[in-house]
Amino acid sequence: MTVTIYDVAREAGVSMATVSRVVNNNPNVKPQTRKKVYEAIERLGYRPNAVARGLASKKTTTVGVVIPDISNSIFAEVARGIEDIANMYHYNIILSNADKKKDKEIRVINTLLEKQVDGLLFMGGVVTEDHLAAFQTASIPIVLCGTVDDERKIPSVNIDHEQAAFDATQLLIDNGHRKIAMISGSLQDPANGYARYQGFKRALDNANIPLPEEYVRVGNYRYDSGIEAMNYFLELEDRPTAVFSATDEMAIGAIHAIQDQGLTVPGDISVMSIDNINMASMVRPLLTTVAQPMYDIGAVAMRLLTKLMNKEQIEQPQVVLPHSIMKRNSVAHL
Amino acid sequence: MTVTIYDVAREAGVSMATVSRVVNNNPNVKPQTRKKVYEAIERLGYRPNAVARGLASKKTTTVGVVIPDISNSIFAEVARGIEDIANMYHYNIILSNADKKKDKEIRVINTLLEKQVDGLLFMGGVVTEDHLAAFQTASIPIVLCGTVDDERKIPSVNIDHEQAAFDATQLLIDNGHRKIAMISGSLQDPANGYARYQGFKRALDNANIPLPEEYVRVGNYRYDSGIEAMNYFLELEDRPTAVFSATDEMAIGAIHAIQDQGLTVPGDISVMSIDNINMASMVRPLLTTVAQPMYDIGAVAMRLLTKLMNKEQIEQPQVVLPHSIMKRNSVAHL
DNA sequence: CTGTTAGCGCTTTCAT
DNA sequence: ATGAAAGCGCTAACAG
Repeated sequence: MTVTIYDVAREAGVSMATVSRVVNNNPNVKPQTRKKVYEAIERLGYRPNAVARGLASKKTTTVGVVIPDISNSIFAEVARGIEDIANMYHYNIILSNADKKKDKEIRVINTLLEKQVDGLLFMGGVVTEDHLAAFQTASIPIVLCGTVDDERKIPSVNIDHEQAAFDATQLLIDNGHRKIAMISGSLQDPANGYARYQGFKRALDNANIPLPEEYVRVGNYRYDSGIEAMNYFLELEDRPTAVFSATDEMAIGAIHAIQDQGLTVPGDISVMSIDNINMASMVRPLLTTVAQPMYDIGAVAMRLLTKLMNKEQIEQPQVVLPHSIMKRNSVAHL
Repeated sequence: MTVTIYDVAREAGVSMATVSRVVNNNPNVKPQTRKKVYEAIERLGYRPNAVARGLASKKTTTVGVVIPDISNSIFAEVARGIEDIANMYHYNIILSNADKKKDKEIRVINTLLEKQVDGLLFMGGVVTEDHLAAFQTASIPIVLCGTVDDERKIPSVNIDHEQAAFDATQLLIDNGHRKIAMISGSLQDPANGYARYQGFKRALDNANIPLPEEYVRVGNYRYDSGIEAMNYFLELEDRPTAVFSATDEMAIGAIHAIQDQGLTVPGDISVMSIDNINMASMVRPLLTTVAQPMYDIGAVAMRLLTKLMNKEQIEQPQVVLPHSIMKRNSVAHL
């Protein structure tokens, strides 16, 4: 039924070893022989069996990528960066979605390991003890992208979330705002949550701006929670003049909440955030935000992983990529 | 280094076969023996090698999913449906992004086949002769989701795009509109392009509404092309009172183009489309659209594939799922 | 209920 | 430059 390397060998009048060599581009084959083999392959419609190959060579040229939420465009963009570099180095990737569930993340990691991937990329999400335990059992290199482990022991690629939040807040301050509220992510989340809140706080402290407790609301990163948080701020007696959101999606929710009250952005309230997702330039007003280089995060992480898989020496396993401010139309000078 | 089934067998004092049986939940093992084996597995930290298993059993319990564009939320949602059902039937999935490039689609299909996936799901995109040729070489079942081949030979899951477009247009007509323009997709694309245009045309013909040539613009499904097309309509002497867009994303572009001219939706111009992506409820006004059951398309396609892989008899290999109209705020009565 | 024994399709020494 | 042969780690008859 299926044609094997053995069939090709017979057809071409050579040994399996020779066929294997030509398939793997081993230079030690006479051009003439190579030609014969190619013809036999063509004639028979031979397709190498990657499973058998993986078993024999103990390499699958495949890296596993765990993506916490495939429907989140941030991760999708990071995945594109990963892919492009993976292709460049002739690795295939297995994208595994974990649906924002921790236990599924662990399951997915184990499945990937069973499949004998040569390396693992873990995207976003919190890295818990259980994650660490799962990583521990792996004998392949692992790189985190968009997140870090508490001990900073695992190679990772990130932006400086704290500084990004600081810069965003500073821009608001520079525009004369002193009543600045924040829609934060979970303070349990080290990267997108805690760090961004810290940066916000530092900028305020730095400028001697007080932060009333009611000026901070914790959301879940999504649109609806942005609306909810903003509605809360809107009802405050001393309403903020600017809002900093930990993510673009919540910021867009906030903008709509403001507009739904008949107010305008940035006329009545300025809004700014971090991420620069595609949607940030598909709203009115265009969202001012700190751009996170998502594609690059993926690309650099994958590149780092190839080096690790190749057992190359790494100078700096914790890479931090620069962020940049996208000044658009959602922030006004006071 | 790595612990194999053989190590476990020795540790537990049984044969490889017995270990294999317990790992595969074969009932023919004495509970006591089973326990011994589990303990040995635990002690040694044994993890089955899926590659070896795949080679020996000629099954990988893995299905390949080719996704044309991972950054498109429609496909992401379909993928979620696929995933959930795959998990339910204990299949793993390999998600492979093809970046909207036909040659990459073909490459990805071949890679998946080399990896010996047990089934293949092909999402979106046009199915060309080259695709068919690649499918031909496969000896595993294949299901299309969100697209069809010209001959309707390959099992597939879809909505009735023509009817969906008809229904959308009809809603505009029912609201008193007679000057209706369309932002179409490529007429080369059988599903999202041609079929939707046909449905639009049929509704108009049906109501004896003329369609001036300048009332149809072809876009590329994305936001910017919606803006572009709308700007064209806006400059027409006889401006349409309603616009039907082949996709939500273009519709949102159209809405913003209208608003950017100081006009309102639906006050000045009504907008309606097909898809019901998340963003459709993250704009102002909320977008009226025909909902495509994306999750279900993925789920049903995967379920169909499991049956095919299981060699079950299929009554109807061409599945058409129902669509429904989401009346929101972007269409006004004239 | 358990063990023995062939492979699965390929890579990889080791010879030649 | 090429071939022979020994596995890679596991499953699947087949025996018993």
